[in-house]
Amino acid sequence: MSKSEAVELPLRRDGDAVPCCPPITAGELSQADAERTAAMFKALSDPVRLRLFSKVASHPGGEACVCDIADVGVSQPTVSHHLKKLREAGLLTSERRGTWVYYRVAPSVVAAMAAMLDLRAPGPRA
Amino acid sequence: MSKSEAVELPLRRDGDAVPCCPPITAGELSQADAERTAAMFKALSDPVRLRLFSKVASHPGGEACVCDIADVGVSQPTVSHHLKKLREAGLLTSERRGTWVYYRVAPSVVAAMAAMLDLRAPGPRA
DNA sequence: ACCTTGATTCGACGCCTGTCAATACAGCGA
DNA sequence: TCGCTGTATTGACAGGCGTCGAATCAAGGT
Repeated sequence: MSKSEAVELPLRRDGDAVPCCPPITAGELSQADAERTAAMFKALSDPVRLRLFSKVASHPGGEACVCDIADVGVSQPTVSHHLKKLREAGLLTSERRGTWVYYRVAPSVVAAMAAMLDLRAPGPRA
Repeated sequence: MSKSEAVELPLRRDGDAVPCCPPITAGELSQADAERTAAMFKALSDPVRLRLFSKVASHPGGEACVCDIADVGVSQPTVSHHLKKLREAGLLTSERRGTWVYYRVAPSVVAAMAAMLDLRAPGPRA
């Protein structure tokens, strides 16, 4: 490979003066911010990807084998393609364990979206 | 016109057993739910649209004239095209007042996304 | 009436994306 | 070693999307 394999996550850790996802409703976004944020939305803008992401996110243990989530109405290669996109967008991570490959939601992803939507509820915001 | 002009908003009012956007991280999405939710993300998956939306959302008074937000680096027809998409996605509403057209964020949009991301209960997962 | 300015629509172009069948790759078991 | 199952990649196709220039519509001012 040499292609982009997992971009910088659109959010920092937490409690940081993040350069990425300033609240969408609380100020104008810069060009760069808009591109990063849009990329995140884009990854979730396909029904198949959304279902895959949802299945992983809601799977007990926080991770799911491809074989567990592949039933979304499209061919196996297409599933693999979408999972790759989600990986490249920084939303999912994958790990091969023996025969199967397991996916899990990348840390801080949901928190990133929360921050971007200006919902300060989640964090221990002091 | 006769085309689709503003779809059903992806969320209900609030505190409703909504048919649309069940928390993305708390269960698998149905085909229909995934399509609706994906459509909302899709509308925001373009940097230009994101900036336009952001500009409207952050504008004092909650509304903005096209002339105020049109400076996003693309031609004016393209701006209009993107605003139309945001309108059709149910994210923005428009109103002509004299010479200018004013846009504002459709009610409950951000709240819809919040609900969908299952924020509100970050720590206490139980 | 006319012209000027703001905004939308039209038509066309190139790029990007979702999809599949076919193929390749990775582990495991016999 | 061979074959089998699970996953990823390749190559190709149709359709969708973002963009623009030009034309059109809408209000106001002169």
